Amino acid sequence: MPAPVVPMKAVATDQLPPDDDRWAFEVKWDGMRVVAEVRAATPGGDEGALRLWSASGSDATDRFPELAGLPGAVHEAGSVVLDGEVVALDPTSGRPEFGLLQPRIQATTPGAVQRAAARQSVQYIVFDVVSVDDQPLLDHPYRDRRSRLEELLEAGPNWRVGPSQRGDGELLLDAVRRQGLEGVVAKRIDSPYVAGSRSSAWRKIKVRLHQELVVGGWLPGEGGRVSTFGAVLVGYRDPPAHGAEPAGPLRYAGRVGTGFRQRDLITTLTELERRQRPNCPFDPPPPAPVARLARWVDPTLVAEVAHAEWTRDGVLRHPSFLGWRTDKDPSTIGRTP
DNA sequence: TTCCGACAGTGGGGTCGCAAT
DNA sequence: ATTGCGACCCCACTATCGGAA
Repeated sequence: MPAPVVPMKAVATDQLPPDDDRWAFEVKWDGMRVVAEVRAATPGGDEGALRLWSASGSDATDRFPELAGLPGAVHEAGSVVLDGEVVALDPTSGRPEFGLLQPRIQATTPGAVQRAAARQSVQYIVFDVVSVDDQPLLDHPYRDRRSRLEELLEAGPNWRVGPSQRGDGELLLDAVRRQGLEGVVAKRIDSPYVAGSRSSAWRKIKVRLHQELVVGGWLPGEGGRVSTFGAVLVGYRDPPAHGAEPAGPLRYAGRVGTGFRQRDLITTLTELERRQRPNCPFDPPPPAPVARLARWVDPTLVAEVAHAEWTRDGVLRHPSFLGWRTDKDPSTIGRTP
């Protein structure tokens, strides 16, 4: 059975739209996009029905047993199609953390889902309704779909309608930044739901961190990049154990393979080859699968890298190359955030 | 003409599950 | 028992092309 709708997506941008009344602002939740097809429960005893879909159209119903009560929370409609994000909240910080959701997404057996669900429950943050009683609402403006959504879905222990505010995007972005959330999504309040499309009527503004890092090695490229390189291996200096020595051990911080333009690839390869050395400069060395393929270089090149956050394993998430910092002393590059 | 949206193709971290070792 | 690998999730970014503005 196919998914009832392919989710609409937002274009990425680094600037908020003008803060006028034509835009609504929502938190960008760091989780898994899920479309819910719900047949409402009735007082007469019909318990309703629920089917969940991933953004790529695969059936995810069995992965999130805590949403089984959703049909009982839909009122004034016999059936609805909802759009939202499933998130896993870190119990200590209260923030959504994608890593906590992963075991659930990856599980393929009922037993694995059960074990993952026992350790970590999920929340479904609903932000749109695209169909009611088999009548598509795609052509209705965002504003109308939202008010419809708020009428028909009652919050439950594991689901709720995500907040949306008219205007004041700057305020929301500040709050999101302070709380360590992923970003903000701006939506034109008069825009239709264009299924499957990445429309500029929806814009995501993600919080990106900047970090200077030292290059200690690189990996060969594939496909169109076999003749240059795939990624550079980056790291930072830990503070020295004692005293004021400038450079402690070089800690591995991940691979950076995107953000390079064609001409960067060629000039960078030259710089890497010039710094070639036989042994690994990282202490400890990167994980085996990386180290096995790596070519090592003297750690003297400093890159500026954008990323979303540091993972639990101390490496960069969603890293991208911004440029070279020839003005920086590589022995002073530490981890900033 | 310029710009936008869709695709393809490269790259990232992480987890699960199965096959090979 | 360990390791390697692909399949999925999330994604960033560059380059290209055709059609809309």
